[in-house]
Amino acid sequence: MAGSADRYYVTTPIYYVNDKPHLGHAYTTVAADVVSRWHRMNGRSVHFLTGVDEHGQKVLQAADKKGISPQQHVDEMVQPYQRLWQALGIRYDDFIRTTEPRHERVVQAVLQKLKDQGDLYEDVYEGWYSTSAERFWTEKDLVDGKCPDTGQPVEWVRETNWFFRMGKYADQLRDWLDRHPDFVQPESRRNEVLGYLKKDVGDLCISRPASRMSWGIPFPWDDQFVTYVWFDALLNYITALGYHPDGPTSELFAKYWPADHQLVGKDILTTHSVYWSTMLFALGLTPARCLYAHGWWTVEGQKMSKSLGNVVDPHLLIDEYGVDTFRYHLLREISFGSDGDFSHSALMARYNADLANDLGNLLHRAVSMSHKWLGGEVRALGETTAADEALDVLCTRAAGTYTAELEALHFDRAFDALWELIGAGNKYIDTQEPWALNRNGDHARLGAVLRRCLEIVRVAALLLQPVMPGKAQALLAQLGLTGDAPLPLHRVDGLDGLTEGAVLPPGDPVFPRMMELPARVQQLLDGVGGGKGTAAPADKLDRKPKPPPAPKKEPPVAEDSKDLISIDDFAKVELKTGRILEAAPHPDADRLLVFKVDVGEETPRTIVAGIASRFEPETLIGQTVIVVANLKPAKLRGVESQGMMLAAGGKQVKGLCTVTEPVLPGTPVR
RNA sequence: GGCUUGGUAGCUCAGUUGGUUAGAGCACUCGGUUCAUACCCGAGUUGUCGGCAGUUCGAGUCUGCCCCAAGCCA
Repeated sequence: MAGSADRYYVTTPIYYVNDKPHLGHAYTTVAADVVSRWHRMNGRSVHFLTGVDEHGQKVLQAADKKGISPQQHVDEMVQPYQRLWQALGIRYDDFIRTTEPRHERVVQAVLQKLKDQGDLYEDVYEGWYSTSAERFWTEKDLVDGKCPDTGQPVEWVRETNWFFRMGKYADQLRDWLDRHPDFVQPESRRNEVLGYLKKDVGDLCISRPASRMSWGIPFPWDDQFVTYVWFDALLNYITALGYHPDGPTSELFAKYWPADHQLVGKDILTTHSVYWSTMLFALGLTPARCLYAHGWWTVEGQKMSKSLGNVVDPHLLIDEYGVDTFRYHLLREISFGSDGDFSHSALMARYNADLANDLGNLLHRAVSMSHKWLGGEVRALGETTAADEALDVLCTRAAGTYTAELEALHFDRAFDALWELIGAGNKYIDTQEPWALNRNGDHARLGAVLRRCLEIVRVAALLLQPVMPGKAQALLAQLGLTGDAPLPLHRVDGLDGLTEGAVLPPGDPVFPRMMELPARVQQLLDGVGGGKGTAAPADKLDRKPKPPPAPKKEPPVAEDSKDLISIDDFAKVELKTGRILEAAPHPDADRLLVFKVDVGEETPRTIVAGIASRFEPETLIGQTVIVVANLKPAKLRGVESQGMMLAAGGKQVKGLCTVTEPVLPGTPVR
């Protein structure tokens, strides 16, 4: 662990309260929970902060839509987060909401301080403002002088705002990164930040006129302005500790800042590495010891998106697999920092292999033999053989590696190390042949062998407590070790922690083998992809159980009517055939081609299509294609596209949609 | 378009400062064991290490170019 040995401060981002919590939120928060439980268990003072970001445009809009105040709205929206953290067993020390007075007050004090020391200045911004989209556009963005998003008129607005002299601190940040190679992790993300800093770092606009966006923290010296959400939100990491720029240093702040780990998704790396760090410099503070950017999850091979309807509800996973299995899988499946894929069949395969077959079964077979031959009692270790000694050595090494990797947030490697020990335990049974010892009546050695197997499970359970608190406790209970609080880790690396003569309570397997996916999950998978096989095959990793379970597939649940469209909806789309007259590469984009297409109108249309990766432009001239004729024109890299061409494939274009018989350009398609 | 990171067994990935027959887990095949949750243990199969060229006694590992994917920036 970086930093002092007896304290540990970890933060998650504060999640935007307007979004529903999903797999990604759960991931970051579980990681923070595991590492903070770990340090707490090792006797360190730990502070684990999470929370929600409650200001900003979208919150205001959503509240208006519901006809309630923004505060009422966020009071409702925060609940799903708190419920999920409850369900996931998240033991945070503090949960901050940016509408709390303890936060708002300090944000205002910070603004005042920065202004007083000359780090804020007023400047005028002029540009095309779209009231409908509530944002500025540049001249280039506009389509026919109107808002490219909404098609509504825009107005020339001249607006005063406050700016933070971020650029002033850029050199200090470059220097910091230089001297702290581990500040941003993984390394590839650090390179990204370095790349960003190679260019000029501009100043940051940190205000919004209250007239146009009122849901924010008012500027202390001018309530015509509210604070830009990012500036407000980032400060939570210190306001929650009781930081105040003028007041006496709070105990928590003195103790815990700088944070040891600030976990962020890779999408908000720049805001944290650049905005946040320079803000801290301006306040005379130092950044966290480590800013760790983790990756994104796809789901069954597809990007998680609301429109695909494949956003995974963590509650489903908790309900169907159990919270501990879910927590374990999140951290086991991909290395922290990389992107990865969430798939139910992978979860099941992982569960069966690691938890049921290796760990759970190791305990169960040792306990069974103990009951069968030794009266269910823990026996003496006896004299140490060479095989025993090798096991001791391995145990020490595994615990050491596990510790180091987990503290570095390399969860997958930590598990690798531990499972080496578990594997060795299973092999130990094989080579020591306890059944033979029993036959030969060598009960002393039999007891010693089984004892060591139980000890291995004890070590594994102790080490896994932060990851799977409930299951770890269940494992320990089967070893006759009980207690509500996590057991301390001292002497974890020794295979001699059990008490001779202790009784092993009888019990069922802690990780029963999963024979098939839960019915609810199977239904979900059958539904997604609409039977077209677009979802990643669910059987990708299925290790077919030898006696195949009767495959009783439930009929698909009734489709949610929202997902179906009426014939009238379809009729809104005007499809026509078009003949490609010209085709050329886009002047300013590798992936785009620019076409002139005759769709039976007086002049051919310009259509931009993202198919350059699949087709040479010349080869398409003369082709008859299907054109969406009533699509709102859009500028793609500066070229206006008056419609779109249909093509097969997703992100990767596979083929162009055409017709089998010659037809005239402009023929309707339906 | 600029920059960054990847492209290694069917799948997911590891491969330290270039050095002997390229690894792990899962999957697959065969064998063993029988305490156990049809599990465990062992053995084995599969790789032009993205492509081409170069440096070197020797390159997955270094250099150049190219192809592909992802990301950051504009």
